[in-house]
Amino acid sequence: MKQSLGLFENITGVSDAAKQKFISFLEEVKAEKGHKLEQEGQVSHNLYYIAEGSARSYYVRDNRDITVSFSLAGEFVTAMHSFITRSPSYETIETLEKSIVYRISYEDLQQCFLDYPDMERTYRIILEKYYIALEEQLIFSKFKSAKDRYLELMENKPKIIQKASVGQIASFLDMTIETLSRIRAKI
Amino acid sequence: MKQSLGLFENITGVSDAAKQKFISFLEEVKAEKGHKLEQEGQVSHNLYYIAEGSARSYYVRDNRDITVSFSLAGEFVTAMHSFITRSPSYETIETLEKSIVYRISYEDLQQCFLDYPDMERTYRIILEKYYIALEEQLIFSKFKSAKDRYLELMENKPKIIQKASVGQIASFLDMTIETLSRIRAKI
DNA sequence: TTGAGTTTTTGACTTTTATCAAGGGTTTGT
DNA sequence: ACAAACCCTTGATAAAAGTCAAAAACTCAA
Repeated sequence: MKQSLGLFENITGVSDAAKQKFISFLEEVKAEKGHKLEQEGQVSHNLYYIAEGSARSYYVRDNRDITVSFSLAGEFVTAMHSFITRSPSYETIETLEKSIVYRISYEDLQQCFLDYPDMERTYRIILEKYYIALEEQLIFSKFKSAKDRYLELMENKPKIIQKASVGQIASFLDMTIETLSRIRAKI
Repeated sequence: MKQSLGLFENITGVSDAAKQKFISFLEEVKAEKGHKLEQEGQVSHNLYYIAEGSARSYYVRDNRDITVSFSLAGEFVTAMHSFITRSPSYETIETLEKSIVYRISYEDLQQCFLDYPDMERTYRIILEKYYIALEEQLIFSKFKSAKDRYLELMENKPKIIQKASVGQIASFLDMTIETLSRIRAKI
């Protein structure tokens, strides 16, 4: 049920007309575990809202798969660089488990912005929140040891520890699988 | 001269009326080297545009001063977390050299957004660019050695190498002063 | 259920970077 | 010009994390 997805639950300042328009553009995607929402090499055409489940963004470098971010239910995700610049993505986004996501295309989103400035404002405010979250992640990575980075993840996104593999978590935390395994052994 | 600051040079899609309004809010600040634009512990009230010179954002942790970012002429800078959330800043922003910056207050910027949706769109687009730049920085930091991180900085922001001290650069690149010194010795 | 394939853990060793300490330059104020 | 303070470099050593290799544990399909 599109209406019940909870997307606008914590969002104020958007007119009902704008909400309706936005929701009318949404397309539901039911994805099995490991389903690729966006693929490396292709332009990312959609912004996703995760209603249920979780996802992982990663790219491949020197045959190694490196996790850039994990996204949980209630969050938005896309291959930002590609989505914004309309150029091929260097990252792939896949579900970590059976998930329900809603997507809106780039064009439809822009249309919403043209029709409803209040929708553009909301998008802007969400983007600001994502920006400072990213900034915090960068600052955090600067002065924490491998162990502290793992403890922080356990604290903030414990669900990830359950859903993702050691390799996926290790690359996200910027350490080897072995190091992560040893850290876990000591806790 | 406010009109000649080049702020809107590469920006299209903003009406002249919006530009005029924005410019009318700008306040010029001529700062000597080391002048603090924003202070840790206080709410960051302004968004800055660097017309001439450069700046550094940093915070203090365990008595060490850790550089978060360097900003050059033509770029915007603020203590984003504080500016957005209206809570005290954990970072300080200071000029790296004699600089000319223009600032607009949070309130005036919001007023611009209310009056001119095209201005809000432009802000949103700039924010998106800053977001992907930050994302790239995070990805980059994930898989590069200390030496590669330094070479990358030399490539992308050579001016920083001249203007900032070894300590400031080292903390930005997430390594000790000694490691950076040894890297420089070998190039 | 079994066994092939995969993922995770463990061990020995190496590399990278941090830490501590000392020395050499620069800058700055008197 | 001189000394104090600061900044940068260099060296010795230590700690953290990476690499390589093999064993153990788990997964899943025949």
